[in-house]
Amino acid sequence: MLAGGTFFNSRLFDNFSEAVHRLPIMRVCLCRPFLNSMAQNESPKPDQSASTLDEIRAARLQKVQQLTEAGLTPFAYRWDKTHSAAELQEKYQDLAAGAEVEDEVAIAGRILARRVFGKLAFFNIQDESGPIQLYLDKKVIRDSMADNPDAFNQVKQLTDVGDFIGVRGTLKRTDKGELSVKVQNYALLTKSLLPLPDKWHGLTDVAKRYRQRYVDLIVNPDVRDTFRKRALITSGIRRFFEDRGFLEIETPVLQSEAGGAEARPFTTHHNALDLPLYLRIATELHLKRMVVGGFEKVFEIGRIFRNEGVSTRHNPEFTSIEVYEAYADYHDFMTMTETLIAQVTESVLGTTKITYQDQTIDLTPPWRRATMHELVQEKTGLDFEQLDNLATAKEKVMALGITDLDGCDSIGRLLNTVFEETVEADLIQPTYVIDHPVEISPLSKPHRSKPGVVERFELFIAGRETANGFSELTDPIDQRSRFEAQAARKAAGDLEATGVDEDFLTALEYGMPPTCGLGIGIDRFVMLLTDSPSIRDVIAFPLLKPDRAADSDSQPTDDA
RNA sequence: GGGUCGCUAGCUCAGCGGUAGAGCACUCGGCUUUUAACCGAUUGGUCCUGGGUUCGAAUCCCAGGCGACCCA
Repeated sequence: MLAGGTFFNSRLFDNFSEAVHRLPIMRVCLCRPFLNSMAQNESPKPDQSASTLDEIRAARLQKVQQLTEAGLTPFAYRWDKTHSAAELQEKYQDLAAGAEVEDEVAIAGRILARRVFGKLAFFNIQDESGPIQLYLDKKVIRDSMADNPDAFNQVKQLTDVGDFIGVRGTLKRTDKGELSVKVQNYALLTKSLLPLPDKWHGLTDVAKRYRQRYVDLIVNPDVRDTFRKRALITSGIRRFFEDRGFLEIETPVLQSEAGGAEARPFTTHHNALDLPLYLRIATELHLKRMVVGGFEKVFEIGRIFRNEGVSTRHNPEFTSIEVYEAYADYHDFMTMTETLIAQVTESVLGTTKITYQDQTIDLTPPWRRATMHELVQEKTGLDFEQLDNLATAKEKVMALGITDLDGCDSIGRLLNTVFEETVEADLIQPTYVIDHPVEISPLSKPHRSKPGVVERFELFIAGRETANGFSELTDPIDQRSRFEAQAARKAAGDLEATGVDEDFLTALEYGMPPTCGLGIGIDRFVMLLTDSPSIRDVIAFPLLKPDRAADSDSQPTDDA
């Protein structure tokens, strides 16, 4: 139910092909013939230096071949682990520096750093849980791997930073205090062919970080933490609703009429049916059909698509949750929403007082609830309840210095514009803005006592719309006239307006119980809890323009 | 859509009209307590792309690509 504002008019992507096309910087061909030819024909001699990317790859392919010739498997099949790195760090946190224990453990991970001496080596490896050091002593390995007398030299010479290695051994905290697995035997599990970024500076180029997120994840622990938190947030939200008896419904992404919000949709096409289709811009109308059908508590967490601008707060595909409950109204849902957000925040961060971009925000309920009228009057002194003439109202608004009023063909839209221009950005602490003009709320029920407004709330945190809910319009006749007003705007060229959804009107004519709905932008909520300045920081693979225009062969095609 | 800034070795960056540089990584040699290991020796470049100005362009100018930030 993100039926509220659409903020961007610029449209960088005018067709589906451009929008979905993305390609990785490096496409590494690992097909066997190529691999062999690289190893045999282009590999450097042992004493030859290697420095360009191609040379480094060739050197590593040479090592792949050497491993194979030594009877080892450069791309192994499995490894039995007894612990994660973090489990060992926890279990042996009291082991004193210089002390050893005979407990045998097995771990595996990616090599992040190597410090190699003549007969001793220290590796830092990292698994999903974090880092741990390996202590590789030539004597110990020689004794434990008697069937391969060359094992220590091989781990010195044939492994690189980036490789996956599995080891078995005992625990030792070195004299310098670093918990280490004292390796008895090991196996190289996967040979890495490409060098990792600078071990100290890491990967900072944002375009590369987004395009090659896998590298970003390897070298930037904060990024792993962000996506771990994202998963905790979505599962926490899901648990909240499941615990309250809500059913998760999956509604169609492909639709012949994209409704439920004001947004420009992506278009696509079904070949066999020769059918033009839209990608959904909201899940609202189908979930409400489920309520008509008799489900009283439903929700959907899913991806929606809006063919609009890209910015630090907008990605063309993003994740929303929409929730509908029969017999509830928007007062109930404001209470539920603040409970939900406080509970999820507490469970993920351990507190409801958060810091976002140096702002301290207290998410402890209850939150302020104020009407749009009140907030605008508070900020500007303008009392919209006293304004009933559009021309006069426009004059007063222009006196505030807001001059771009082209789209404001009603007092309601004017109020919304003034709100967006003057109030929105300053709503840092969680605030419910309630009772919106009917003109900007085509799916909300009219206010039970105030004319011209609807029973709706928008939640603002850190100056951004974070959630949107309303008592759902259940009167099919009123709904038809709202749709027709939308259709008129669409016919007049408004690309964000939708047409009349006849089937949805039919559903309403069968009767929908009084219902409240809620929509939350998951990405923006994750931004808030992970202190991320850009939506791209919380989307694992954000949409980017391809960085090589010439790759026409990888453009999506529509062949039947 | 407009403005500002950026793009140089695998990574992080310097150079800003006169032979393309550093650190890390890589390769080779040495080293049994390192953790940005250290010591020594090498190697590595379509300076984002295409034009232009110039005796000479990574550097100045124009156009384009990709990105960041701000504005609409």
